[in-house]
Amino acid sequence: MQKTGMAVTGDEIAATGDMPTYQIRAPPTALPQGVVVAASPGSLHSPQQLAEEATRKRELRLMKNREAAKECRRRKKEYVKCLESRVAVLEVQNKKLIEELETLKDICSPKTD
DNA sequence: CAATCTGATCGTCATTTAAT
DNA sequence: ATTAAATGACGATCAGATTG
Repeated sequence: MQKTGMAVTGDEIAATGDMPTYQIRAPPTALPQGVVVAASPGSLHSPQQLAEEATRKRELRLMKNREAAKECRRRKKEYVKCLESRVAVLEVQNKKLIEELETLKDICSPKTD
């Protein structure tokens, strides 16, 4: 079964304490609507450009992490399958050993007459 | 048949681990 | 020390099963 769920959790609620810039929770989109600030002469980056760059970076990070999570889950599933098949093998092996033990016991047990 | 339960899957955040 | 990738945990969403 394939799911198409989109989990849209609160995306900017957690208190933004001190954290590295590459992890800023929500892009600084706090510019007064409609107000256009001219780029300072000589500067390559107006505040808008910086904001856009921030959102761009954030979206890229989310996308990468999304893919990383998928891959991580895939690997984990495979790992669990591996363990399960190992369990199956060991169970068979254990059963055989128990049987062998029983026959050896029979052979070695003193005769009861 | 609608309401509820259940298990699977997903995206995101926070944290840990690995790479530089 | 900084940055990127991997992973655990959480809540949201869906599909199918169960129940009254």
